[in-house]
Amino acid sequence: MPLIEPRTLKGFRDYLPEAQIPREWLVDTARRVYRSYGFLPIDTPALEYEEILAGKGGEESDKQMYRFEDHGGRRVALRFDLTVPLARFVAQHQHELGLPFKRYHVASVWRGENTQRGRYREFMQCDFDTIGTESIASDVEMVLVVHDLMRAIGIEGFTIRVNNRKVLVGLLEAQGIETGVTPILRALDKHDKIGLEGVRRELVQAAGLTPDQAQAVTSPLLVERADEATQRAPRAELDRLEQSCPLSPTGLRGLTELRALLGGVEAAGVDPRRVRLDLSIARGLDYYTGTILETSLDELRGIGSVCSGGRYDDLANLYTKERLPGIGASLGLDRLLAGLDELGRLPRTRATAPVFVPYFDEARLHDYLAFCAALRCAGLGVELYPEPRKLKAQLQYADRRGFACAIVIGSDEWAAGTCQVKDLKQQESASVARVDATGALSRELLERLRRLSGS
RNA sequence: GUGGCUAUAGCUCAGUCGGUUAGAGCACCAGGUUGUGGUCCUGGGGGUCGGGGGUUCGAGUCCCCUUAGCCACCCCA
Repeated sequence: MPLIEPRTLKGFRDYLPEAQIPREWLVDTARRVYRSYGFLPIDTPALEYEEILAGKGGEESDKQMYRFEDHGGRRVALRFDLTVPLARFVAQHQHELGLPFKRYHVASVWRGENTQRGRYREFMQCDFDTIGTESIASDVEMVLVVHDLMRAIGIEGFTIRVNNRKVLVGLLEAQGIETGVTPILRALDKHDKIGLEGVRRELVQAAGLTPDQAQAVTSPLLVERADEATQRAPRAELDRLEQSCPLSPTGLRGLTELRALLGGVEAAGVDPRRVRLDLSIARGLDYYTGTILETSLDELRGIGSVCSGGRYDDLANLYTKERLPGIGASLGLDRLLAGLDELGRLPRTRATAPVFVPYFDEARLHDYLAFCAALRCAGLGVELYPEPRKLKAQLQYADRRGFACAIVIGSDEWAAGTCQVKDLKQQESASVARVDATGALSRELLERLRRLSGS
C-alpha cells in the first residue's frame, strides 16, 4: 500500500511543544492583562456566511478571504479577522449583552495571502474591544492595555505610536480632497519605509494629487519631533501642528481628541516617551474613524507593528440600525513570537511540569503512582516515566526535556522512607526523608522541591 | 497576485567536469556487566536526492513543468 506523504498546506503550520509552550504563555499573558481591565471572553464560529464577512475589511480582505460553498450549497467564508465577526455578534446579541460591552477574543483567523517570515495563512489574533461608547476614556484604556501587555510580556523597549484618522481626513479636506482617500493614507503609512520624498512621489503618482497638494498633506510630517527628553513632548507637537498646518473642522476635532488621549494616558502614569504621536500612521483597514495605534519593538523595527487597533464609529451599521461605536486593538501573536524568538527572549524549556520521577523499581508501580499523586495534591507538577527502563536512560530523558529536578526512589529508598532529590541544573543530589511520622510527604521534601521548581 | 533565490537523512549541510553500492555532524535507538543525567567509545535504524517529465550509454548533478520554503513588491497582525 502506498504511503500518504505527511504534509501541511502552504502557510499552515504545526506547532511542536518547543513552539507551542511559548505560544500558550503569550496567550495566557494577554488574557490576564485583558481580564485585569474587566474585558470578558467570547468566541465565535470560524466559518460565517460569506455575506457577513464580504466587503467589510476593504477590497484587499475580500481577495484574501477563504470562500467556498458548503455541503448545503451555502456561500460561506473563514473569518479573516476578529473585528468583523464581533460586529455581527454584537448586533445579534446586543440586548443580552448590554452596553457598553467589553470583550476579548483569542482565536485563529485565515488570509489567503503570500507567506513570509512571521506571516502565515492561518494565524492567531488576541483582540480586545469596547463597544457602545464614544468616551475618550476607552481610547485611553486601549493604550493602557497595550502598554501593560507589552510590559507583562517582558518587553521594556517598545513604542506605541498614536494618531487620529480625523486629523488625516481634516488635512485632506483642507485641500479639497474628499474622495480617493485610501491610496493617500497608504502612501502616508509608508513614511517609515520610503521617507518623505517617497511619500510625496507616491501621492502624486499613485493617488493622483498635485505636487502642491502632496506638499500640504505631508506637512505634518515636517513638524519638528519633540525632544525625547522633554516629557511633554507629544502635546507640544500638537500645538505646532495646529499652528502650521491647515485643517478642516474635522481635523481640529481630531486634534482635540488626540490631546485628550495623550493627557489621559499621562494621567494614568504611562511614561510619555513610550507613547509617541506619529502623523504618518494610517492603518490599512477602512473602518477606522478616530484614534489609531501601532506598536513596534524598539530593537526590531523591521518586523512592523505587533499590536495595532483604533476607533471605529459604527462598524455594525451593516447588521443593525442601532449605532454601535467601538474601539479596540489586536495583538499579532505569531508575529510577536517571531520577534521575541529573534531577540532570544523566549523560554527554552520543553517540560511543562518541573518534577520528574523515574519508574525505577518495576514492582512498585502503585507506590510511584501514589507518590506522584500526593505531590500533585501539594501543588507540584510531576511526570512519572511510563516504563521501567534503565535509570540512565530515564535521567537522560529528564535532562533533555529540561526538568528542574528528579526524585529517584529505588528499593533502598522505599525501604528507608527516603528519596534522592536531584537538582538537574546544578547536578547536585541529596537524600531526604520522603514521609514524616504521620505518613504525609515530609516538609523537607516539599520545601526543597518548591525551591528547585521556582514556585 | 508579481518578481528573484532555494529544495540531498528528523535537523544543519557536503557531494568535483554528468560516471560504481549517496556521505558527515547533530538528533533518535541499543550497548560499554546488576541502581544515577549534559563528556567519551562502539553499533544500529532512517534517503524512490521535494514530485513529474525530458536530454544522455549513464542524472543528486543539465533542461522544462509542478509543489513547498526564503527574500522583495503589494498588503497587513
